[in-house]
Amino acid sequence: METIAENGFHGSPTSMIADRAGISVGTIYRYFRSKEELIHALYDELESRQRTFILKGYSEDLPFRKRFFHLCRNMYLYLMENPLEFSFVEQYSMSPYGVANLRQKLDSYVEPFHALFKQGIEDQIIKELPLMLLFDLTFGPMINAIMDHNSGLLVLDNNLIDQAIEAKWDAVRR
Amino acid sequence: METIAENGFHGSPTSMIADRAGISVGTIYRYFRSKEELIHALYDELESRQRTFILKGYSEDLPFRKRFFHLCRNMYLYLMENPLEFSFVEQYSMSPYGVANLRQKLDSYVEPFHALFKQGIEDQIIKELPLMLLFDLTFGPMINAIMDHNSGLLVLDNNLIDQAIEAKWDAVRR
DNA sequence: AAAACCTGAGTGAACGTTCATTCATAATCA
DNA sequence: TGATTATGAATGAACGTTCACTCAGGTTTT
Repeated sequence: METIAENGFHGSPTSMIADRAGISVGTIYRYFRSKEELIHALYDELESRQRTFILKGYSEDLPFRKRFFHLCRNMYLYLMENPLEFSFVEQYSMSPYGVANLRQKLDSYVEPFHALFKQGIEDQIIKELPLMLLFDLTFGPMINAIMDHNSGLLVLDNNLIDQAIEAKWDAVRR
Repeated sequence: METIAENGFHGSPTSMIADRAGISVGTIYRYFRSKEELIHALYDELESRQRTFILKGYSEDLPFRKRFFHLCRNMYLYLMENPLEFSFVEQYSMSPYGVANLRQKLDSYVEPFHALFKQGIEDQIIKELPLMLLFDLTFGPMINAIMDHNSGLLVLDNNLIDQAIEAKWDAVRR
């Protein structure tokens, strides 16, 4: 993950990955059929970790707005504390590797948001828009903001994160 | 552009690029010092085209909200009508190529938005947030929505585009 | 208990392929 | 005819993958 996050898929020869992991190239091929399979496996692993973290302390019983804030905040925290994971996952989902896996996205870490928005529309709290668009309104700014943060174009502190979530809330709420 | 948009940087050997362009490999090196230089030059060219298109029919004299909608709508139209350009530019800005060029972004096609937001904050129409965050709130959803559209996960018609812009407007306005 | 044997993870040099780049040659232009 | 431009086979570096080999640990045999 570190190698790929820093150098990209094609700046990360298996030899470099093996070096960084303190093993030899051959060993990779004892555990993975190919470099591609290694990358997919890594992604699945990271996505699962991410999902677990985001749901920490989350309950469907909380008031609606609180739930939205909770999920968003956890997501910000996780992605900001794990910039290498963020970088890897971003690269993955933009690459040919990830595009094939695209639909998985829906059934994975976005899923809690899925349920939330669906109920929100029924309760007339959330704008009546396609779920996909609601995701885009939520995750789009988040991803961009964290990228800006990681490249030093923006300093995200807790206060600013809350303001960002507030703005996203204004975007999706009725 | 077509080759790279469809196959990615590393799925696009110079031989393939030359074939598609109807020239021979060697000719590339008469006009560009390296493949990398070719890619940078292509990006600069596309960004310039994009900027020109977005400013079509735009005037600083229009009412504030109209200006925001105008820029956003033009951007949606342009990116949706030129999916290959979109794909190329997205790949570029996520890659090591683009990350070096990052700061250029600020001085280029985002610039009209820059002026708009700055004035909007002064006039107390727009939330008092860092400009970068306002960009993220605007472009983040746009980019994601168009990606979803291009991969068939969302159908963006004129009506939905307007609703999306409306939502973004809710996010940035006071 | 000692000796012989087996197992399979780990290794890294070697292989075949792919790619960006070069350059001697050919074609075209002015 | 001389200058400019185009060509694509040749080159060498880099890469993913393979595989013959090693050896620590466990199992069986004596």
